[in-house]
Amino acid sequence: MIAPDPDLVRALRALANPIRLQLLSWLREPERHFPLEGAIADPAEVGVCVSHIQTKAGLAQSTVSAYLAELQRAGLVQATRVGKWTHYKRDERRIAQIVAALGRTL
Amino acid sequence: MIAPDPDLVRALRALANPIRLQLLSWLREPERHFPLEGAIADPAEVGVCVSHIQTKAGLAQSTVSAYLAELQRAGLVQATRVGKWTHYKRDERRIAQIVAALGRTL
DNA sequence: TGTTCATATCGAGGTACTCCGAAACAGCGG
DNA sequence: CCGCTGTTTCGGAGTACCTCGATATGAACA
Repeated sequence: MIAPDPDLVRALRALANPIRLQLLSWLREPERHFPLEGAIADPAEVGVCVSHIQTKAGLAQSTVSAYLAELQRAGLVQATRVGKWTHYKRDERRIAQIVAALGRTL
Repeated sequence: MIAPDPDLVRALRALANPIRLQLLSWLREPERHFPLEGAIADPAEVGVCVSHIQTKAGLAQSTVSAYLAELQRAGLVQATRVGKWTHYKRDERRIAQIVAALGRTL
């Protein structure tokens, strides 16, 4: 009768949106999906800054920021501030954990 | 720029609810979670009838019925009518496909 | 045919999600 | 310190989700 892992449910809620899923997918290969030229820091190191993601997603900047914050709360991405730019990158370890937990629960 | 698989998103939306996730988890081992005595048919064959699931979930009958219908629309379970009882069972093939698609997209 | 039981569907109240623009916050450069 | 730029947070309008009770359907059985 024990309820399913709340962290898993939170992650699934974050994933249950085509745009958030897309963002996570783009972040798998940042150099493939975002302009290298504009990068203020190594994408593999810190990730991609919000403006690039926003441009590619085509949604309002506030919306993209909120989506990224939700992905972060769900533990799927990590944020790093470099100067005035916030960079988001996937947390591969947590993502793998979540997929494993899904396999266990599901 | 291609959008993520809509079927995957629909499945994730269905999974992004603790109760629906729980139902799916219970259905993994029906004989472990539901009374054998009341079973009108082999759980491994057709699954578990709505009344048993409803009793265990403790929600209104209409709610459980709607949740099961949503899981079915998402392709996660199959329904079989036996007399006046509708039995639901996991669609293991589709579930495996969805997990694979998630691994590919994510 | 009428009744009864299992399930599905409908309608509704409350809550959460989606997305926006406006405003607040935070790092810079002058 | 001021303004500029990137980002976050806030307030709101529309939509979807959660959950229920009431009602409708469908299958069995007297």
